[in-house]
Amino acid sequence: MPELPEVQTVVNDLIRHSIEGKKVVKTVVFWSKSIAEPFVDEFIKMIEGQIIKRIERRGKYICLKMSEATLLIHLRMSGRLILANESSVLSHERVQLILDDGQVLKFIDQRKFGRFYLLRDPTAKLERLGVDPLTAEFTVSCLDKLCKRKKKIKTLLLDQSVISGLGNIYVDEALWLAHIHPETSAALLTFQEIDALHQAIQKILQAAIANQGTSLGEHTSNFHSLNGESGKYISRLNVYKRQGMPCLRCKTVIVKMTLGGRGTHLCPQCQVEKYPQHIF
DNA sequence: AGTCTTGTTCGACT
DNA sequence: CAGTCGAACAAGAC
Repeated sequence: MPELPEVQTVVNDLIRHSIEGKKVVKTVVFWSKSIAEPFVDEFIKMIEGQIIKRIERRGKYICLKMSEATLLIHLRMSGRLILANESSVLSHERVQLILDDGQVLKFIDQRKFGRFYLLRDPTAKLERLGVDPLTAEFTVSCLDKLCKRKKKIKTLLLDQSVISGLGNIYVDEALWLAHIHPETSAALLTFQEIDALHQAIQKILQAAIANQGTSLGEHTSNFHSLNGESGKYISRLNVYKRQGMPCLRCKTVIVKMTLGGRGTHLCPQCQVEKYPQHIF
């Protein structure tokens, strides 16, 4: 499922294929729920004729700034973008934007959870996102301030209104690297642990982007970049989907548990939970 | 054939 | 308000 590194990979690919400056000449919507805002007929009317001015990432959103509106795309679980030369319809294809140079930007989404938002002013939507962990704003003291609450650290890191871009894979990886148990209350972390976590988050995200993200399988519903390539970070995963296998630091068997309804992987030896003192 | 899994958002409950 | 829990979304694996 696309998280920050996968979304950044798609954005980098879109820029590399220079779709900036291209005009949307026609739009076809095959699954109307893929268009979250506005209503489909209004969406089609509004987007046709618009020129793609700039492409960037905001949290897990792909953000296409157009002449008179901004198109936000959230890939959710199985969404993919493909740039093709013709408009014949692929399986699970939900939306296609035909550009003035003949290229077709296709939205493929087996699970149908991905969403397009075409907004005259995206500010309100983007303001709801927390700090981006790859910006200069995300300092150790910034993370320290965000941790001043009782929520479990994993739940906090997954909350997009607190930090935007992390998902299940990279949170498990960062907590393992920082030797922190996912159920630790954020407020109980020492400054040293927060510093380690801050470094772990940045290191892992940068390494994942350098490897074009993580693809958990070769099926089309797994992440692929624009040209269909799989992400190569899977070989670098230390805990995610490694339950039953030895910890790469201490050989203890990695376990999988459920936390906040999410599959959570950890090393029970390296990541020890801290309890409030009153329990003892 | 029903149950579980998967990630995110949102509403409900404590 | 803060935190947790479950539903809903959709399809595939088992």
